[in-house]
Amino acid sequence: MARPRKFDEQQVLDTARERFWSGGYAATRMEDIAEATGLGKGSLYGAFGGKRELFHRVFDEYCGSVVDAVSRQLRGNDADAYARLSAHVYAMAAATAADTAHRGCLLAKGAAELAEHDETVAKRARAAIEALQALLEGEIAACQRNGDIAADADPGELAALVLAVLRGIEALGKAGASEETLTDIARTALAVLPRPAH
Amino acid sequence: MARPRKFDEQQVLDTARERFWSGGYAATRMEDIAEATGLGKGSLYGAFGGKRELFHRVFDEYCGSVVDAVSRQLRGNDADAYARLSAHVYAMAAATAADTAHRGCLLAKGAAELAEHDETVAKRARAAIEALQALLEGEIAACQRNGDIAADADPGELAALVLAVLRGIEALGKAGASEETLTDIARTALAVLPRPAH
DNA sequence: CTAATTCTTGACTGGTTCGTCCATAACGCT
DNA sequence: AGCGTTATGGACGAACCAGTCAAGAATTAG
Repeated sequence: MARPRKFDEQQVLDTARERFWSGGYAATRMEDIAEATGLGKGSLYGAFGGKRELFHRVFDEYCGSVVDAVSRQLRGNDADAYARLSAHVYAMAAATAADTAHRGCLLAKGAAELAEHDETVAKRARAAIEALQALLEGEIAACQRNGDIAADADPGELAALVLAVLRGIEALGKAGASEETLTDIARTALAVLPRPAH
Repeated sequence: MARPRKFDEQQVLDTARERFWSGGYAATRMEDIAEATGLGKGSLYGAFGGKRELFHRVFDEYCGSVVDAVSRQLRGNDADAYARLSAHVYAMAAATAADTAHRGCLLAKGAAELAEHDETVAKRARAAIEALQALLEGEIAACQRNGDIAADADPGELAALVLAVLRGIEALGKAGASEETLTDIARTALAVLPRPAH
């Protein structure tokens, strides 16, 4: 009954994500996003409300997609749990090293820039971190069931440690650490996880 | 022979650091800093050149002070090396948890916002990280000499792991992790470091 | 005291940016 | 086809902000 949109909302969100990710929130102009998407500013504001709301949408979606991706990587039977965990840690090192532009992770970047003054961003970041922790905890418990990690260790504590290492890899990557260093960290972290006594 | 400055340069740098730290680079206005210091904008520009240069001075100084502080914390004889290392890791967890405003570390925040597009910031962050890594490596080597850490482990690799955990604690703190979680991470990280075989 | 030099103050400029507004376009229902 | 409704696009307004400038103030050498 009314004029339909000419643009795909998801595509606009993707483009906006790229801009916010590269430039940060404050340094990205709405007009950049308008030009990059070919939209007029009126459409942009009409569809998303404003810069802050648009960022919230982007950030929300990004956090969700990160958790989803990890969730998919860590899904499977107990027998392969350790292999999946190992692959996940190495993948983080590789992905961080491959990010030669050092833009890092939008979750970390957005939280660093805005969490202090934006409760919405802070909440969303916290939720994502908690979800990641829970996923890792489940994975470590699976490793324990399969005898790949010492059964007497607290899976929650080990998960928190692994999560810290993963976030640390990301942070060091942004500061310019070499691929070798990052891979070393991944290997060492896996190596120090307590194995069951024979 | 000329009119002397009425302000203390160091005090202005301290105030500027607070502002940049709270608000980030882009969101901090030069006029904020001028008002907070009581200076006129002309004096500010006359003394420091411009916003970017002022931030570089602040960032440089901050990185130096972080490395200095860690260096002081880790200085001492081999017998106390493990105790110092342990105290350092716990101190990071406690300090991060105490930072209820979640402003985190200016090194991480500045690098996240600017390293991608500002080579000076990127270089300085990299140098600071490398210095921290070297300090930790020396400390771990001392622990090994004293028999507190397995002698066959690579001190560089363990140092990189510890550094990743420390940066990870900082990142998780910014995302809202509880003090308990952060302390758990510190304890677990220390617990998994390889001890010498008896 | 005068001159030379550097510092201070705050008004001003030029450019930038968020967000709004409006005339117009596109669509479906009747 | 006509109408109501929603999307479009770009011009516009108002605020903001980095950096400049000029007039005056403080200090010391001579």
